[in-house]
Amino acid sequence: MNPEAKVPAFPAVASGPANPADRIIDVAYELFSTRGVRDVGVNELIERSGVAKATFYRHFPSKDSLVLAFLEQRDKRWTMDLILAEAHRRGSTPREQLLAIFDVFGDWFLREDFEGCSFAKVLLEMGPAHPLGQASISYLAKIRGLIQTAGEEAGLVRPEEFAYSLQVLMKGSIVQAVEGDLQAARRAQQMAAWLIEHHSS
Amino acid sequence: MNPEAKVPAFPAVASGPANPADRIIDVAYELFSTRGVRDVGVNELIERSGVAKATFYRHFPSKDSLVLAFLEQRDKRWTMDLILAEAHRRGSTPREQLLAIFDVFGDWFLREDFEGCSFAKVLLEMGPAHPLGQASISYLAKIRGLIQTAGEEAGLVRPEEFAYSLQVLMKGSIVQAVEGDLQAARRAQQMAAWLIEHHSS
DNA sequence: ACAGGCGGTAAGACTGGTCTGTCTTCCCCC
DNA sequence: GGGGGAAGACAGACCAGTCTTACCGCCTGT
Repeated sequence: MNPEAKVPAFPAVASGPANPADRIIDVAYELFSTRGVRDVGVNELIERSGVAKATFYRHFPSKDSLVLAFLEQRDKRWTMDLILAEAHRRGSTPREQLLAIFDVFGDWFLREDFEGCSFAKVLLEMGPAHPLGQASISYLAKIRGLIQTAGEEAGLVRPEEFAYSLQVLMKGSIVQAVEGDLQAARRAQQMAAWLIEHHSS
Repeated sequence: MNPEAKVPAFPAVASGPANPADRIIDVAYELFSTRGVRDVGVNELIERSGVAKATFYRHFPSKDSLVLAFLEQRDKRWTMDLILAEAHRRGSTPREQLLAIFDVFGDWFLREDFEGCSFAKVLLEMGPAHPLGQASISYLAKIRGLIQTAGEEAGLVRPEEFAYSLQVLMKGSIVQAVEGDLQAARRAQQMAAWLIEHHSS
């Protein structure tokens, strides 16, 4: 028999969850969000999550399906838990909360692992026709819906138009930040204030 | 000998310039700008430009060097000849010319071959550390310089800050347009008008 | 209560394809 | 005759995805 019997009974590698699928998702989240989905191969994901290849393909029938799961996680962890919850925490009125988005952005831009908006990156990488581009568009539209709701709560007129315009500022500031402009959030916030002003009354 | 002697004396394929290097650049411009640099392989470029592989590598020691040449072409054909010249043509005052940028964008967004800003795409695809990302940042900075100059000619205060902010609007509207928002240019133009207003006197 | 089977997992070989980049061969034209 | 070019074989790396083997723990049926 094998003289070096496998003792572990539990993960030798990957300190995360015991559940293999969750370990894979955690690793994918880290690698995809910092380096992009095209730059990270299945083999690296497998190695980093300490999982067998067959196990990977048991849980995710293709790499694209893992990317879909990643986008879902990104929506949950980034959109909802990071940006939305934090902006909600920082502002006491709906209007303040809308502007606080750009305060949160400002902090986010300074993070070492800041690498831009995964939805926009996947969309630009795969194109709007690809299923993954379509999924990204959906999540971006979901964000726009949240903004529209916030705009309605703030009593703004034409909230849909407002949401579209605010998203222009959000995306623009993100790309600008990737380029290295650390003041991008502040500039966008100033324009957001004018935008809110013009949608008031 | 070869019974089917090569008659051509001139390109069987690729209707463009006789010069192989120029044919390669033309094909690269078309394919890179519509599908992204990562999606187009050297083999396809060679086939489409009717050029031998050795010839390709004689003129461009690596694919990256061709991408660099493409970015230079993009700056020339897109930034200078399409956007800047056209905006200049459409507006009679510096202020109008700045706003006209978004009219040109609006037309550009409607084009069938519209696929976003190559500089931003390469930057997001390769990251700001990669040489190609660096080159993209340079060209984007060059655009910002042009905007700043236009802002100065329009007599705006704090023209540099103005240029940064206007670029947020430009990038944001482009990403939004890729996502499918055909009104992105109009929304950005409205915000640009407010921005100009606040930088006046 | 226990034996056997079965499902989930690790480890990794393997396949078929694609990619960049090199090299060879032949040809044409100067 | 020599240099640029066409055509394409080739090498080496990587990629997604399949398959094999072996191990372990749990559940089930007797």
